[in-house]
Formats: sequence, structure tokens, C-alpha cells
Amino acid sequence: MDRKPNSQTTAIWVLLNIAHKRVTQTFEAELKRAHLPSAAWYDILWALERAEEGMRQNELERQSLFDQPNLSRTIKRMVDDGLVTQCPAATDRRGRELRITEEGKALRAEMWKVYGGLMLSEIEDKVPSAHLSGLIEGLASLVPDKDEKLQGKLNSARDSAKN
Amino acid sequence: MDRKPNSQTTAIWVLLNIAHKRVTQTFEAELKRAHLPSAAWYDILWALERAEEGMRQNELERQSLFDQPNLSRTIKRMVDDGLVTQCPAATDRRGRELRITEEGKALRAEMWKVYGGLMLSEIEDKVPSAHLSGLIEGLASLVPDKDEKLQGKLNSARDSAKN
DNA sequence: ATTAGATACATGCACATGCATCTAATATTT
DNA sequence: AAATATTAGATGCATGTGCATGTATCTAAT
Repeated sequence: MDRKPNSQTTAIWVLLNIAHKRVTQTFEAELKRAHLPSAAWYDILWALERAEEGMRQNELERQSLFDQPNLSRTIKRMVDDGLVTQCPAATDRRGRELRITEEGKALRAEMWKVYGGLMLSEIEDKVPSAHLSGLIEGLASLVPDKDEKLQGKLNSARDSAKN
Repeated sequence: MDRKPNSQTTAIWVLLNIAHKRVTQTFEAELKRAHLPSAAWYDILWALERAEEGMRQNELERQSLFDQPNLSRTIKRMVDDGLVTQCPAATDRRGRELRITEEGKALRAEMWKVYGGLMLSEIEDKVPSAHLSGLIEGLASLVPDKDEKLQGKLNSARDSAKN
């Protein structure tokens, strides 16, 4: 082959997969242990709670890591569970206006006790401060700049930092 | 009041998820476009190719991100496809000794043309050298130390970082 | 106003994953 | 040696995910 990945590239690729799987599995296991829904549900609930005036489903899709069909089904389950309401959108009869219910807000607050604690124990307490910015900038460099989902996530991260 | 994750912690958690999903999806999409199996298959083939004398299935399980039942089924598919052979282990009649076939080696070599190229284009060309070591060390800090097989790769990455 | 194309969301299907459990073989305890 | 525990691997089931496609609605060019 013309060019061959160096050992640092290999380390990044391997570590990205391992770190993601280990951290994700810990989150999911702890949430399950507390009889709470998955982290993906938390992210949806939080996005909807921040959107006081409601949110179009396609906008939520852009801000989440769900693809469209999968989000559609997930929202349906959340509606069935009374966490979210779906109304026809005012200006576009194809669309759905999503809103979090009081029950949904209560569940999100409950989840935060576990979810936020995991962010502390699994990330904040583990990454030495010397590597914080390198980790953040390095991960960001792997994602296209104009990635709308990234911007949405980062905005929500900044907002949540203000709690 | 309890401690609350700071914005850098939040950014790491969000970016870890986004970066992993984006990079993974790119890998899988390009492999599929080339009518090749998934990256997970590549990793198995490569592990078996390096183990000249064959490898126990439970050892492969330890070195991979598969859980046991999932690896069991994946190996079965690879055996059905003629990429891997399964023999009863010499010293333990419960066990399976796995070996890659010539066909398997040929497929791995074919996959490498795409897989290796993706490591270059999606990682090596994207991460600025200023953030290489921070990214590697930061990701490593998220993984328990006793993930032994990582240490070799990590050390060689650190060595090359000193060049 | 009609029609071609785009967009929003839903649904069906194939396959992957996580988890519990089963069988067979080995290791340990007494 | 018998009983018990542990380990290797397979299998069943529920759920999650990606992808193709379907239906309704909207937009824009004629």
C-alpha cells in the first residue's frame, strides 16, 4: 500500500472504539440497575425540556444521533409512556410538534441523578486535566465542522453547563 | 448540593458519542460500498491471522469487543463463509481452536485496502498533531488499566509520539 | 391550476446486540 | 470418588439499528 496508518492513528482508532464501548456500557448498566431508560432517552427528554415552546420532530432528529425511522419509533414509545406529547405542527400538516410532559420532566430529573453522577465518575474523575483540551479538540477534529448534530449537541452541552 | 459535571466533561461525553458514531458509520458505509464485511469482521480476521498457531475462541473474545454469545454466532457465520476453521481444542474438549483460512487471509488483505485507507482519511489526516497525544492519553484514561491487550498498542503509540 | 420533485414522518424487514439460560467439560472441595 | 463450582461455548428471546420503501403534504416550475 502507498501509505500506511502510523501507530498513533491505530491507537486512536482502537481506543475510540474501546473507550466508547466501555463508557457506554457502564452508563447503560447503571441506568438499568436503577430501573431507568437508556441514555438516548435522557438526551431526548433533555432536548425537549430545553425547548419550552415545543420542537419539531425533524429538528430533534438533527440534534440527536437517531436516524429518522428510529427516532420516529422511539418517540412513539415515549408518547405511549406518557413522557412526550405529539401534536400536529401548526404550519406544516406533515409535521409533528413534540412537547415534554410533566411526567417526562420528572423522569428526566430522576435520571439526572444517575446520569450526571456517571459523567462525574466515568469521565470527569478519570481524565487528567493535562489531557482535557487535547481530548476535546482531538475528538472534535474527527467530526465535520458543519455537522448540525454536533452544533446542537454542543449548544445543549453549553446550556446544561449553566444549570 | 451534589457536584455537577463541568462543561468540559459534558463536551467529552457528547463528542465521544458523536465522533464514534460518525467515524464508525463512515467505515461501515465505505466497506459496504466495496461489498466487504463490517469492520468487526476485519478485526477478527486480523487477530486470527496474527495468531499463526491458532487461537482459542475465549481468548479471541477477550481481545475483541464482542460479548461471548455474539462472537459465537459471528464465528459461525465466518466458518460458513469459509473464512475461519473451528477445531476442537487439543487440551480442553469444551473449547474451540480457531484458525484463519487462506480465503480468510485473502479477504482480510482485500479489506485492508479500504480499511487502512479509511484510517488514513478519517483519522490520520484529520487529527492535528498538536492534539494527538492528548487524544490518545485522554481516551486511554477512560478505559480501566486492566484492559491488558491495550498496553502494547499504547506503548508503541507513545514511542512514536516521541519521535 | 397542474404536476414534478422534495420533505416529514411511519412502517416492514433483515440483522446486530444484550441478556438469560442451557449443555458439556473441567476444576475444586471434601 | 462424589459433590459442587466454574468455565467454554451455543441458543432463545426481546430489543435496537440501518435501510428501503410507503403515504401524506408541501414547494416550485410551468
